[in-house]
Amino acid sequence: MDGVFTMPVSELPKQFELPSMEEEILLFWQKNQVYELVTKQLRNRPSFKFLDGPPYTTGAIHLGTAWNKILKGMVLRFRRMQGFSVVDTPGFDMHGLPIEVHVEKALGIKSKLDIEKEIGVDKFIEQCQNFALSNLDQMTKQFKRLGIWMDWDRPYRTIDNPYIEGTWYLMKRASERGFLYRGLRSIDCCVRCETALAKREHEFKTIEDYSIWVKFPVLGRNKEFIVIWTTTPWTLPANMAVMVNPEFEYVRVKVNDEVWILAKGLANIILQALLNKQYEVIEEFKGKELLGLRYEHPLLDEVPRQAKYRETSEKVHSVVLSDEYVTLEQGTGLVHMAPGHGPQDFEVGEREGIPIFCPVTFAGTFSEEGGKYAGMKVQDASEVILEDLRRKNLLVHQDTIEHEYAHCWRCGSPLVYLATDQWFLRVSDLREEIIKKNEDVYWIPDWAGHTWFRNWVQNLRDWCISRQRYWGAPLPIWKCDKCEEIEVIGSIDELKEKSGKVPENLHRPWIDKITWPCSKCKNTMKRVPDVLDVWLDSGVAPWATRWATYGTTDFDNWETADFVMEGKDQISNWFNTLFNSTMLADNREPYKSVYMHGFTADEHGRPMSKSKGIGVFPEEVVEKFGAETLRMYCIKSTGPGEDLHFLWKDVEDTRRSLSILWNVYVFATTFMKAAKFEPTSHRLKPQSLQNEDRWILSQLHLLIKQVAERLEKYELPFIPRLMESFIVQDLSRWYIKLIRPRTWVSSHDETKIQAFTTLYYVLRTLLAVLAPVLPFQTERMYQALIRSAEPDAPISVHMLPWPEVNEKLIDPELSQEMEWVSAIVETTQFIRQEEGLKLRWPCQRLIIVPSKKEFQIDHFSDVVASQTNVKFVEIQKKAKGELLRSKELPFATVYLDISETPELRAERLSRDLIRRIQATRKKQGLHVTQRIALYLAIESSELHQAIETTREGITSKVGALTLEIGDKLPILKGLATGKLTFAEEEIQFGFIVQED
RNA sequence: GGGUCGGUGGCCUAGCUUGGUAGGGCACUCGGCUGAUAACCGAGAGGUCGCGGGUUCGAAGCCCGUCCGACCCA
Repeated sequence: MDGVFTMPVSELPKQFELPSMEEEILLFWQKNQVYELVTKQLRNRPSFKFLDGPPYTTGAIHLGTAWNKILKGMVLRFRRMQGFSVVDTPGFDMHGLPIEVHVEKALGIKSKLDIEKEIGVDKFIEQCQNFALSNLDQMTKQFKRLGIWMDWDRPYRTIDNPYIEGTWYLMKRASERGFLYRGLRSIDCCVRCETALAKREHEFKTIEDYSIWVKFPVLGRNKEFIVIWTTTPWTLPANMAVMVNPEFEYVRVKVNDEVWILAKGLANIILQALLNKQYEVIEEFKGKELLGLRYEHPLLDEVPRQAKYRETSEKVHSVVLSDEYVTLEQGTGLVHMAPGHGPQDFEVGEREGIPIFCPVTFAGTFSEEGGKYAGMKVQDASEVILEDLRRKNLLVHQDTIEHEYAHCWRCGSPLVYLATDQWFLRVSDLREEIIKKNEDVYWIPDWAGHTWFRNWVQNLRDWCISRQRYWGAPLPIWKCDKCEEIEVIGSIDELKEKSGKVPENLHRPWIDKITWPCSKCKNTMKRVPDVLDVWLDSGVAPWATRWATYGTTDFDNWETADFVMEGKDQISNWFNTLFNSTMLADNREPYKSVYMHGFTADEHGRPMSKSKGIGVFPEEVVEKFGAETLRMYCIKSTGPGEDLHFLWKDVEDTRRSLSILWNVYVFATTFMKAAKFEPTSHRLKPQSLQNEDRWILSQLHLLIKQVAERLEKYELPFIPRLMESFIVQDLSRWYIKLIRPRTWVSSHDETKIQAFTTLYYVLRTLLAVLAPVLPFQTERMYQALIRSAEPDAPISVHMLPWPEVNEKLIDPELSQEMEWVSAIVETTQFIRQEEGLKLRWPCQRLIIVPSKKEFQIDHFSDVVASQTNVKFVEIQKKAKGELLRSKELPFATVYLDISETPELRAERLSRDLIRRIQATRKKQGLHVTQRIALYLAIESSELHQAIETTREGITSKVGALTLEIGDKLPILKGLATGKLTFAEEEIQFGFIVQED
């Protein structure tokens, strides 16, 4: 790429080798600072604000990440060409548990306690940071290799202090506007790791567990009981109510001298099959009739706290109704409910206004509130509880059961559900507003936003933003250690004002040391030691990126993004947290347009996943086929919202179509160079061009127009499809085929210059059109074709403006005509094939009988003649004559005259001969411009005669300076020879190269 | 269990909004071309448009149900 290109045009190498070519282009861009030049020239233009959804920095990028950034990069390139100053700050999501887990493994840490006691939080955080940063470097390299131009030197990173300030800004705004609150939440905990686990981190294992039936005495009744079933005895101390299904049938049965209440459908199984007891049904009724029935808590004496709860509400220790969580699949039809120990129990408890009681700590031991069981591990308490129940004669039956139970994915401990103190953002209040504002957002596909996202928002729940971990943005809430005073800090400046000091690094543990006296009671304000949900990190991107983009933490002046693009998993994640965040902060929507793409999947449509071993790495594709092929493939093969079914075969096909493009430019540069064509000395004058030239210009401008329209609607996959169709069909298969005779070196046709001028214009314009999708190839072709010929052209194809559509050049009639023409040509070739008439053999005439009124091919009858290789094309009302072969088309019937005259015979011979000689030239490795001396040996005088009549045609086509015809070939050193059989006669030929 | 999207020849897919002979690419078979050439072009065969019902003169398309796959929610 270093070479100076000289006029007129320089040739493009024939071999099409993408990976190495791309590496050269990357160096070229870097060396010449092309990205910087492009952004510089756009500096004062109107802005296009793109907001990058940050990929998580756990390791190398996968195919989905590559696809995502490729699509984004394409849009950004288009917008730059359109003259926008593009905000293209890339983002990286760098906090969170997956990185903690990785570091824990690397350091050999087994639990949360180790971090504090063995390693030290400061060391741990440093390791997390280093790991995230090194991954960031690796990912950046990968993105660059894919030809994605973003501001890689200034990415936004969620771990930087100014970014963390951005999260604080949201917390402050939300707090000021009354959206922040503290509350209980049921979370899934690993008590050994002392951490909450997300659903994805649950590992289900089949284990043997308790299976117990317990009877609760009904208040005010003698020897009457409700019977419940559970697998977790340790949750009984926290029992607050019993759920029944209002529509199920229940029974009172007499068992010995007691009355038990249970579901009718389960009574027999339990009483006879399980307990082997005689019983008598006293009464049948619907579950709803049990509503409000109060019972005595079975462990009332052991857990004194329960006695107090009993006084707070009529609903405590009573039967409540639930049609969603009571089934007859197992148990008794009466479900023990401990809102502190289960998400469903929690939900019903909240709904019914029943207190949430959780006497278990994060470490899995009973707290003081656990009464008799205080200090015991929950697992150990189970046996004690069972003993207590047995002693009180409340344990109906004890058994074991094998079932699936969630375990910690890291240490394998069974999970425990605990209601814990957490911090929330009251986004449920924003549902209506978000739905309303979302109406104006442009989504593609439409259903992504106006169905999926809408439905999601309709059920939006409050956002739990606190996490009991280390590697995250610190929760900016300080609490007095005596009174209930709370302060939310919104910025570094505010923190400095309060405490007088700010740590260099805002992360734990340093931030935890910052304290100040409580303004109410003069005790100490200490930070709530939680960190923020990572989704809040990325949710604040609209303003938190401002420091990286504009160098300011002036967060109040954030701007709505013009465009965001992510995968379908982000409906409930980033698309959502963005909207929540901007609404909480400023009651505004975060984005104007959203593109949603799917997942990467294998050929069976199954999503790729590392754990299942289904996966293709982007670098593997790049190595084999080049980034350009991957780009083209990713962009074109999948519609908006749909999954990408990755197939190596299809990638290969994509490369093939790219090689056609490459060949077009090889062709053009080869012949323009050979003809010493100088583009700058010819102007394109559409009016004086040949019809085929005007046709390709029309097709080109139609392409520009359609691409621009698709882009505006973000119908991205259609863009490369349009391009491909133009390249392969219009340009390569048709236009170049048509102009080929005009471009021959020996041709002195005055339309030759017109053909080159048109072709040059088309190829130059096409480079600009293709550049956003194919940044590498177009750059290479631009350097060869344009830069060498136009000294004043910009240094890179990516500095060209987006081509303007010239409506005057778009001629629908010409397009229609050409469609008819190509159908006629195809049909004629079909007739020839059937008749055994090679295309290179001229025929006398072609008769076309129109069947459609509008039909006409006035502009292209010469094209029909040349492409069907006939002497005359006639349009008639009826076809008359001998030896006509016909075929019908929807708009006309085509008749080919298959007779042979002596003149045609001579021509056919010469065409066959020319072809043979050309093939031999090729085999000898002759360049197009090299001339030869040609010798023929012909025995038949008839053929000799025939050759003489076409002498000139032969010599000019094969580049022969001389032609001698005799009985035998001369004996010459270096004579290349060959032979041809025509009409059972043999002709020999030979030639030697003539030096200039 | 609920919601949404997709299900078109062996494979990848267009068409579906606005119903009217199902289009392309790959692979396959046959043929051609040969100054883009380890490329290219043409033709052929191959489709119950997941399945069932309905609306209609007419359904790949619209409506209802159902099966399969994906995603989200529970």
